[in-house]
Amino acid sequence: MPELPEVETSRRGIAPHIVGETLLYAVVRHPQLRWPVSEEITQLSDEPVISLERRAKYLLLGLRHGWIIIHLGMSGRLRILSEEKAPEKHDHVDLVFSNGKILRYTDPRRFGAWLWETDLTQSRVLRHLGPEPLSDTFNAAWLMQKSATKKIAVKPWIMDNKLVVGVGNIYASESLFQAGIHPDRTASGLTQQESERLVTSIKTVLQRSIEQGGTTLRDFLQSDGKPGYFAQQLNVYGRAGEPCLQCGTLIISGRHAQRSTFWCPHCQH
DNA sequence: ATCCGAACCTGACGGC
DNA sequence: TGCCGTCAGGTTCGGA
Repeated sequence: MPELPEVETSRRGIAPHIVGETLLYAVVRHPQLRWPVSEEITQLSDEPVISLERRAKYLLLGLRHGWIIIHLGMSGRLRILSEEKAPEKHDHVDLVFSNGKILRYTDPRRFGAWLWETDLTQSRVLRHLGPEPLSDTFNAAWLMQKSATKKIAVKPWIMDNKLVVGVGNIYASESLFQAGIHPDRTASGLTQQESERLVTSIKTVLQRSIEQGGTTLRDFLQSDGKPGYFAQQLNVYGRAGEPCLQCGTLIISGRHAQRSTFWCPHCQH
């Protein structure tokens, strides 16, 4: 479900309800997610919530002595309940707060994760991540340097977390369209100018999607239950057989690394 | 080192 | 109605 804009949208929606409140306790109904839910989380009680941050597609809930690291996987979702409500089949984790609010985690496919970490720099899942896409350290020079030896197609390459984090399957296709770059292009073959266009496109596509509350394709909802509105601005993703909004040529779909890719054969070279 | 495919899991949908 | 194959917004792991 979630790429970076959807995770950031969730963070912004949830933070005002829980930061500064006290976490009373956690309820873990189904600990078998991607990895077992960390035992420490089950044992937390009366913990002030200091912060709710984001790194890549991970949410980081800051407590006094450590962090709850949350990943939504493919189908995870977080929402705030104002009062107790009977859990349904895929409601695996609740955090209950002093103001009566409940943060409820729902994840049918259970590819998500709830991990405890006292030192984020030691985290197995965070340690090897590349730069944030919206930071200055992700720039054309970095892209060219990292791509120099890479024969991989550019589409799966920009989804590699060691190059840049947060670019998932939707925004990879959208960014390449905006940059006018064909998804099959070899990473090492990008010119300086193309690298600059690609970096700029990734940043603007993600930034615009955050401003729209993310992309709702089937089930993504913001923490208040509203959908994200960026789907209306998708140029290629999910539009195979439909006309390109720029030139009218029919949009093509294919696959890279077992993920579907969409592009315009006329606008992208 | 690099790259690709399989794996984790459930649900929705289309075809027969 | 039911069964089967395919697809789905992510990430890690193992083998070539």
